Amino acid sequence: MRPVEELRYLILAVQREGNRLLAADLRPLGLTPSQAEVLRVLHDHQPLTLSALGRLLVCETTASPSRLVDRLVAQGLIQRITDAGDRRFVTLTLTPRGRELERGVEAVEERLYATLDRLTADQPVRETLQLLRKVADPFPAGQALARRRGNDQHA
Amino acid sequence: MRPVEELRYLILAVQREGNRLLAADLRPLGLTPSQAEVLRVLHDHQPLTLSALGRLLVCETTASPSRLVDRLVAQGLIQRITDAGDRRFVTLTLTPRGRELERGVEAVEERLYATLDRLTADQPVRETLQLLRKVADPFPAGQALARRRGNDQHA
DNA sequence: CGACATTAGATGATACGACATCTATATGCG
DNA sequence: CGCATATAGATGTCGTATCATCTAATGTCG
Repeated sequence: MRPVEELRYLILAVQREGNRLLAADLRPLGLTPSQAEVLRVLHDHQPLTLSALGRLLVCETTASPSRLVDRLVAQGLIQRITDAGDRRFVTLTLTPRGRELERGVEAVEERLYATLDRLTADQPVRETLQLLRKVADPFPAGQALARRRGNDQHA
Repeated sequence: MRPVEELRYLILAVQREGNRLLAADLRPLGLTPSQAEVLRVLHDHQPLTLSALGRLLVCETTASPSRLVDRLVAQGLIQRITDAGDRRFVTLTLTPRGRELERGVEAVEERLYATLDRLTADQPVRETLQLLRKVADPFPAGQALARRRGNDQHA
């Protein structure tokens, strides 16, 4: 198996298993990993329109994450208001309960990162980040991440 | 953003964009990336039972990939025969058309790997593989990959 | 032999993720 | 104003992924 082939499958494997761990820890909160990402991004960048949110999400490359937001609105975690000036736009903000759950998400992620720290101890993390940035940068999902790297409140 | 957090999102980003590229190239063949993985694994390891196939797939951690195989059977690419000795088992093999499409998959993957080679030129691939193996190894998807690393026909 | 656990696989349900298409609103330009 | 165009978002469809549950075949041990 040649190196880039193994790289491809390792990335798939790590993504899948990480997602499974995260999903299991989020289940008590009634959230999925994608929903949790929305809450985190809104917490750091609200208010956002739907497409502005989309440009900051890694989990969803498509134009606008309507249905992902739908479920969070249905759960009372996000407020969606049609913009008065331009009725095509929608403004998204966290509700009090949304802010509350967002703190729960931070705690869950903390546990995931502790696990990841343990698994990558004594491993070349810096070099790996450098390679993955190079691969991701030309693509929308990489750009979304770059935007979040750029101006996240809590460094 | 702390290193392991960026690592998590970079892995997600690279997986998603890689999958999109692959899906686009596979569309003319009428295959999805997961279906393509099944054809490749069967080509290298057939005949396999459903659960033995599942143990070699990275794309599907769950017990048995029944429905993934269903669609390939429906397309006439896989033959599924109930084992005569133990009627609980099914034996999977590629049909002639399945073998044909598998060669198409190899060609498509070749292009993806060329792109990946280009994007990772002058990057620390060896170190990255080492880190990702360390992270993936304890989990089912990592084990599946390890099994394929172990005894793939064409190294 | 016969209840019972074990195993392989199938199936139901939910939420993505991607693409294509549709609707509603706003803009530009005659 | 009046119509073409552009833009934001919603919606239909398909194929995963994951979990939970179900069925059928086999093994086991009294």
